[in-house]
Amino acid sequence: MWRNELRDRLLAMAKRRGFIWPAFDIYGGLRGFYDYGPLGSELKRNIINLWRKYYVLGEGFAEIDSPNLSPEDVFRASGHLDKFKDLMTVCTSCGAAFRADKLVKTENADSLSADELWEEMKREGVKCPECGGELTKPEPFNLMFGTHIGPKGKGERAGYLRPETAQAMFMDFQYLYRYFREKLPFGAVQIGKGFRNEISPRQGLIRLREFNMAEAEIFFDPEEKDWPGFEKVSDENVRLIPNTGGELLMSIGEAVQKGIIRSRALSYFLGITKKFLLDAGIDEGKLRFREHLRDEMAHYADDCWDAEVLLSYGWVEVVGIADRTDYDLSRHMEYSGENLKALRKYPETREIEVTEVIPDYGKLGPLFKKDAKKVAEALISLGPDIAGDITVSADGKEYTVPESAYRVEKVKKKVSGEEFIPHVIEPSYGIDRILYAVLEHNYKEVIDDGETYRILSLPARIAPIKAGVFPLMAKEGMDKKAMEIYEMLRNEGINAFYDHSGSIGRRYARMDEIGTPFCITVDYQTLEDDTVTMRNREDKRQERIPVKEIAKKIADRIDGGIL
RNA sequence: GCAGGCGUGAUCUAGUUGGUUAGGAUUAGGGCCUUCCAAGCCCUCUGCCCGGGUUCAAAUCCCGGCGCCUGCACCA
Repeated sequence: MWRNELRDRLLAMAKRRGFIWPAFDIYGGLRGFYDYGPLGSELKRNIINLWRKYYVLGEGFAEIDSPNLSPEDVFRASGHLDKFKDLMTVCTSCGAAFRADKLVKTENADSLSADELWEEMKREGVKCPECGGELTKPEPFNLMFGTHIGPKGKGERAGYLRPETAQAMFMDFQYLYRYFREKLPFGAVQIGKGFRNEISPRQGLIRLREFNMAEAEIFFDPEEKDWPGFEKVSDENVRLIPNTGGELLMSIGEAVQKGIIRSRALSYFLGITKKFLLDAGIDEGKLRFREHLRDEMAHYADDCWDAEVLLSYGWVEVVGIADRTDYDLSRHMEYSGENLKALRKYPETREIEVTEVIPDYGKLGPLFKKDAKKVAEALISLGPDIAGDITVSADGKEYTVPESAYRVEKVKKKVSGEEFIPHVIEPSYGIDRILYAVLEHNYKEVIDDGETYRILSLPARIAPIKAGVFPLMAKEGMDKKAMEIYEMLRNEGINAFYDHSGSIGRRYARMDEIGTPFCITVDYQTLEDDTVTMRNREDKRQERIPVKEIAKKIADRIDGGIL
């Protein structure tokens, strides 16, 4: 386990070198908000691009980009307005705060309103568990940041900063469904900011009030149990902690076969997640997948596995892979009145016979006037097993429909498929947490000659700077030559860094500290034969290569993932 | 939100029975030197978290705020 001093030194380095800075620092800072400095921004971008490589290029999912701020309706439908909050009660004598629903004995206490809960607390005589003092009436604390959209007054609407990027992908379902030419499964992704008004953010990048997330929503037919591409990951070994207890090490395929992971679709994204995290530089020995306990699940989830990484803070969730079933689409259908269903097409259009009740509106109209429509609907809802004069009730009133006002008939219909609400699997990645974990898992200190030497062993593909370019000494044209190479690399799209100050060893050390995988040095021989040395961060070995080949060599190693 | 600990340049730190221009090291920038892994020499920049109070005088004592760490709670 990490000592905190080591973490402190990593964070000091991250601040000093421009990875992470406290936001609003000159005004004293604010908990839960950080700036990414130049290296941090680049690192974040590289991690996100790696994620895109998996989800957009790899899976063929479609990326969308939607507003951070949403009108209230969205969260009424999503459930965040009601559920993404806690009723807090505070002790009047010792000041301790509690979730009020955890203090009462009633079943389903979390579904009670503040008033109901307050009544229940009084009835049970609940006192402060800490000191026995009196508790205040529970007050809701919603974790969403609220604001007003539009000018105060008539045009004003309540709005909230989104606590997750997911909702837009549900709201855009119809567009996406058409974009994918009405074929399931398909996936949509969004990379962006989420906002949560955490009561007490701690632990640096681990709990932020404004954070970066990358989410995918994969829509699929719940009857399609199989998952395309499942074989790609079925041999991946993973450490699993199912909610039935215990810890298991087995392949994805085996876990599905034994029913430990309930769906192939869900398990597929466990496998993809593992591959992505390892590519990003997460240590496999510090990675596990843990299934949520039933009472731990978010309000929208049916099953959920978290990817957790071991950090100096303990095991921390970095990815949540949830089966949201049809919760979101159903809710948005209910609240918006729109049809968010997909069609399960039959191989060919079928002609089926159905027995239907067919009201005779020509008779019903004169009989029931304004109520005719309601009566007809009530009649149809009785189903085809009716005969004779029928009494139906609508809106509390009874109507007698004579036999002559309807008929029951077999009719032929063409049916091309059946409608259903797709289910959704959601892998949700916390980019900031992943970025921090990558730093911790790759930060090393070596004591060399009594001096602490720091190396950040970032995978080459996510390292913010790919190559340092130095003249051995800044004279006799070596500096000029190095500068030329530096510019050449940048023109090739390789983020490089030129440095001629101090000794060559110091410059290597500076690059090692920020995770630069390669260093190019121009020496006297370069002036003769146009070759340079290329040094590898991990083993400090050098090879001599022609200037012409530098860019290609570096590019190859980044894409090939040598490091 | 509560409790405890902490807060001196970018980093580490000296300095608190209140008492001159807050000292050092590292880093960073400039220069000299230097033929590949934090060498050396010279010069230079950056600081008492913020606000209020006590006092002739506050980095030092008191109060509040902010931030960091730990625990509880919360969140995922």
